[in-house]
Amino acid sequence: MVSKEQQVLEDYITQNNLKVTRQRRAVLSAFLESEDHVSADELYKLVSETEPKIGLATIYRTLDLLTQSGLATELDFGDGQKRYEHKYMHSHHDHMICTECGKIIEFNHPLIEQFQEEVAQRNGFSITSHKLDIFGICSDCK
Amino acid sequence: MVSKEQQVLEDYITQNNLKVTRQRRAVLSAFLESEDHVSADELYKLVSETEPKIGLATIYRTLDLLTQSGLATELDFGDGQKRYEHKYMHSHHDHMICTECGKIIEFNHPLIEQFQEEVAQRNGFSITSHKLDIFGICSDCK
DNA sequence: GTTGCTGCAAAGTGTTTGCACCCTG
DNA sequence: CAGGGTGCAAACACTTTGCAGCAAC
Repeated sequence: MVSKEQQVLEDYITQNNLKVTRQRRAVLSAFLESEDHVSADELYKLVSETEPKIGLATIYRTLDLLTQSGLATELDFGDGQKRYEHKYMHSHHDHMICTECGKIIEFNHPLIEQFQEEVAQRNGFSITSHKLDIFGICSDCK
Repeated sequence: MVSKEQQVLEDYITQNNLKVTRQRRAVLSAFLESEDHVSADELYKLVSETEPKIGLATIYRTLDLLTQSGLATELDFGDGQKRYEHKYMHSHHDHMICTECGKIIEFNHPLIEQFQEEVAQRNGFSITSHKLDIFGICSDCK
């Protein structure tokens, strides 16, 4: 059985004269099964379970590939490491990060988006992307 | 002449049994004269003009001091280095970053803030801080 | 069989830390 | 003159790169 995501990745690979390898499949499948917002290191540990000889460098290289093919998005919550989010079939949203337990709540508020567009226009600015991170304490940690 | 900011820093230093040094004054004054959103390295180059023997480590240590004393805020635009913003007498705002020329426009939209609070409450989340960065192309770069 | 991919180790980046000497209070 | 501060170099954490052998097409 071939997932849609696997198809997306292999299409991207084929179109760019790259190669489908065991390692790339392993990274993709671990990525899809992982909690969202994995770090390279977390993913490395996951993939190592099925692919013990894999190197961290391959994880980074494959994460770049996933990002380029549109399956992942790079995130940076300012904690010194990049995190990667499932992008395919996952619509835009922002993040609320609990500074106690690290939990991440995703949300989207159309009016916030709309007012951003308004502010941008007022400044003659064309938005290509944005990120809104809210830091605080979640209900479990109060 | 002693600026308000210098007073704030020296008060903080005194209250914590630390010491006022030539280097700390130099870093503060370069920080105040710098463009907002300086990186440690940029500040290092600036301070080096008047204090040629200063080390990068002192810049970092002093930037921590400025942050703790409430004169600076740490920022991270996800480009791999921290930036520091003038905080004293500078009210909350968000950033619009031109990905062509690097220009940063600051803005504030009360309704965006208000809707953030609303979303947070709906999720039982208490906000301690937030950051909204909008990336795009500014009017000069179109 | 060509060309891209992998694992490994080394190099890079931005930041932090240990230490002997120096200076402020 | 005690205790914190400094410059320097080494250590750090995360990420990227060079390379020789390997595997996909």
